[in-house]
Amino acid sequence: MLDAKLVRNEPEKVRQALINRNADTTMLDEFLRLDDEWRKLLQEAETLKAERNSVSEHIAKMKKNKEDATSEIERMREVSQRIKQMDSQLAELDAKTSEILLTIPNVPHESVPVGKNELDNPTIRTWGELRKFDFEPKPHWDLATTLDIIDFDRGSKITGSGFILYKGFGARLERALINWMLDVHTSEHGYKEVFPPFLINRKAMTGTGQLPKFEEDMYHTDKEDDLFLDPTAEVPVTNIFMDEILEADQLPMCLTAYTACFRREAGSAGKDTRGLLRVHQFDKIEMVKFVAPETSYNEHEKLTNNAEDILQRLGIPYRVVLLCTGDLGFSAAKCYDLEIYAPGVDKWLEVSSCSNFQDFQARRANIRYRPEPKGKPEFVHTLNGSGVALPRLVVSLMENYQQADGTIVVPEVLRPYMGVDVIK
RNA sequence: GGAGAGGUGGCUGAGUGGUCGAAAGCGCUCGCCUGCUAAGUGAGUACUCGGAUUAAACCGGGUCCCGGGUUCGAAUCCCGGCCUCUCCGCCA
Repeated sequence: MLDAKLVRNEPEKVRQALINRNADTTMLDEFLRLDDEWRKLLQEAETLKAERNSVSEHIAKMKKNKEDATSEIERMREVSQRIKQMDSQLAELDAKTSEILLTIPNVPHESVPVGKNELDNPTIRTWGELRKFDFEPKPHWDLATTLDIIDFDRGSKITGSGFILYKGFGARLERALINWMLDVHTSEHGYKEVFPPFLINRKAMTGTGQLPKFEEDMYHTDKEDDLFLDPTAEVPVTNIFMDEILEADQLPMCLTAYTACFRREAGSAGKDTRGLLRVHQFDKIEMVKFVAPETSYNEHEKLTNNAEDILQRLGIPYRVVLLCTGDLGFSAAKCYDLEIYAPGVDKWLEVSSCSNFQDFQARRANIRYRPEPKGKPEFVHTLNGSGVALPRLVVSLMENYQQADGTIVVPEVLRPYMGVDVIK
C-alpha cells in the first residue's frame, strides 16, 4: 500500500507510475476526490468533538458543585447526534479510500526500465555454459516416466491435473533439494529457518498484497473458516511480524522457509500443461528479509546472489532478468527473475523472483522498527526471493544431467542427500 | 465438541460511569551519589490521524483485543465477534 500522503501530495508521480505499469488511473482520481471530501468533513467533526469534550468536562464540574446542567446536556445531546452522523459518513469515505489504496500497485524504483511487457525485460547477466549433447535430449516427462520416479497419471487420479505424485528417487530428490537448499541458506547465507502454517487468514493475505486483487488465484477453504492455501512462503513468513515493532539491532532479519505452494493458475489454462512446467501444488524454498530502508537495495542484490548461488552449486546455467515496469508484480518496486535453461523442452524457466517491496507490504501489514532506541517507529522494507522453486529446477536438473541411456546423473552437492550418484 | 476463566503500555498488574492515556512494580534512557560492581536517588519513558510550521515545539481528534449499542460523558454498563488459558471428551 502506498502512503496516502504520497498519493495526496504527489499525485502526478503516482499517475506516471500507473501509466508505466499499464494500469488504470481512474481509481487515482476517485481517491483524490474522496480523500479531499474526507479531510474537510473530518475537520468539522473534530471541532464538534472538541466542543463535546470540553463541555462534558464542564458538566462534570457543575454536577460536583450541585449546579443545574440541564441546558448543557440538552445542547450536547444534539451535538452528539450530529457527530454520530458525521462519523458514519466519515467511516464510509474512509472505507472507500482505503479500499482504493489497497488496489493501487507500488511505484517502481527509478532503476527499473520503463517497458510494456516481458519482451522489454533486459538480461542483466548470464552464468554457465549450455551443455552440448551428442544425442537428442529428452523432455523430463519422458525421463521421469521411464525411470518411474514421477507418476503424472496417478497424481491426476488423486486430485486432478497439475498435481504430482513423486515416487522412489523422484520423491527422494524432492526431499534432498529441500534439505540441501535450507542447509545452504542457513549455514552459509545467514538465514534463520522457520516452518510456518500453510493455511493463511484474510488479513495476512492482504498484508503481503495477494488480497484483495488476486483472490481468484488462491485456493480458499470455505466461507466458515475463510482461510487460503499459501501461494508462497512469502505470505506466512512476511506476516510473522504483522503489527509489531522491531528493534534496529534485529535488522536485517533474514528468514528462510520451506512450504508447499498452492496456486489455481486461473487464466493460464492450456499453457505449459505438460509435465512439471506449471502445476497447482509445488514445493519451494523462500528467503525473506526485513531491513532498514537505506539498506534495502543493497540487501536486494545480496538476496538475488543467494538464489544464484544455489543454481551455481548445482551447475545449472541461468540468466538474470530485470523486470520492466510493465511486467513488475503488484507489490514490488523492483524485481529480478532468475531463469534456468532446460534442454529437453528447450526453454528458459523462471525459478525465482527476487523482489524489493520497500515499505509497500510493511505499511499494509504494519511492520515497523525503531531506528533509534526510544525513537519513532518507521516501516521496515521487506524483500523476498525464491531460493528456489522446485518443479522447474527438477525439470532442468533432469534434462541437463540426463545421459544417452535415459539415466540421470546426480549433481555432486546432492549425492550425500540422495545416497546414489545416478538415478537409474 | 462441552464447561469455565480471561484479554489494560516493552513486561507484570490495579482500575469506583466524569479530574483516567490510565495507579504500582519491573525493564529501559538521562542525571546524582558511594573508589568499581551491586544498592540508593531524581527526572523521563505508548501509538496514531488531521491542522499549522523550513523543522520541532504547538492545536485538536482517536486508541485500554475488534465491531456495534446505551449515555451529555465508557477501560468501566449491554450485545456480537476474534484470540488466549484451564478442565473434560475425541484424536495423529
